[in-house]
Amino acid sequence: MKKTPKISEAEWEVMKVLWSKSPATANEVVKVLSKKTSWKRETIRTLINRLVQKKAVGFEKKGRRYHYFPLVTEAECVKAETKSFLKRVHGGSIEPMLTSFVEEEKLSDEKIARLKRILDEAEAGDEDKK
Amino acid sequence: MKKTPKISEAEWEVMKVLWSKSPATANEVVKVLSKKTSWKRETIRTLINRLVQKKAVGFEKKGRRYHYFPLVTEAECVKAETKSFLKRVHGGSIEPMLTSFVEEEKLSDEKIARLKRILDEAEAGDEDKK
DNA sequence: TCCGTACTATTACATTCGTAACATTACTAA
DNA sequence: TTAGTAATGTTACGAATGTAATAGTACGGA
Repeated sequence: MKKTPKISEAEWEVMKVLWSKSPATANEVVKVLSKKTSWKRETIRTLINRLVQKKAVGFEKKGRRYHYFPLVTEAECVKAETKSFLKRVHGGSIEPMLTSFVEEEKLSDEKIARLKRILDEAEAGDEDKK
Repeated sequence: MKKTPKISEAEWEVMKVLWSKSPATANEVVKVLSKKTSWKRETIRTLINRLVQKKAVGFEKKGRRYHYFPLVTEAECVKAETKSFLKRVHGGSIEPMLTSFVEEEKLSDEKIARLKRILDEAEAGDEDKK
């Protein structure tokens, strides 16, 4: 897997928009993000440009507009970030994190059920391999 | 709970050393980190100083040396980081992260069992409150 | 008592990030 | 065709970060 470029906190917001809908024009991104943040048009445009430089986002010129789209998948980025995060904060182990998360945010029962199902499947997968 | 100062990636390494053993002199920290990283003495000292400025680390003058110790607990910082991480990467939801983690790293059965136990307890806690 | 050495303190500097202003180009409507 | 507007491009600038060099200071040994 190619390594994903390092995406900063603010840039993630832009990526999230593009992952949820792409291609999108700069304006569309601006519109979405203006709802969540107080960033100026220009700020958002800067972020988009940086992502283009980093090759995290590609574009296509459509007439005079640019249509942007992600060049890296969300899954890739999540994976990379998760890994680096866990390494940094927990020495690579997921348990303390789950613990701390569980402690902090009260999880609803359904959520817990879903998490368990995820784990069940992982277990099943292991069985398979064995 | 007081909010923890923002600790950068490199600074985390220093904090981890202090969490595992404190108080410690600058030199002790340097010694430990020299094994893991290729940072120069001075670099590490800079990091320590920044942590002191940020009030993440305190110190006590012991004669000629300074003895440093954490002013924030590991748990606090982990919590804060986990929160900001999840917000950033997953829009605040833990599920995709757990999924991606489970997919990437093959978890051992015991690990899965332990994670499930964590979830069971969370559930029990909820029951309590209800 | 004076020097070297070990510490501590001050300063540096290129990048990245967050945040944006200003400039320019090209379409649209009058 | 011309001016206004919308879109893109260029430049800015301070704070934080990673990475360190250099300068100052005090202690312990000659």
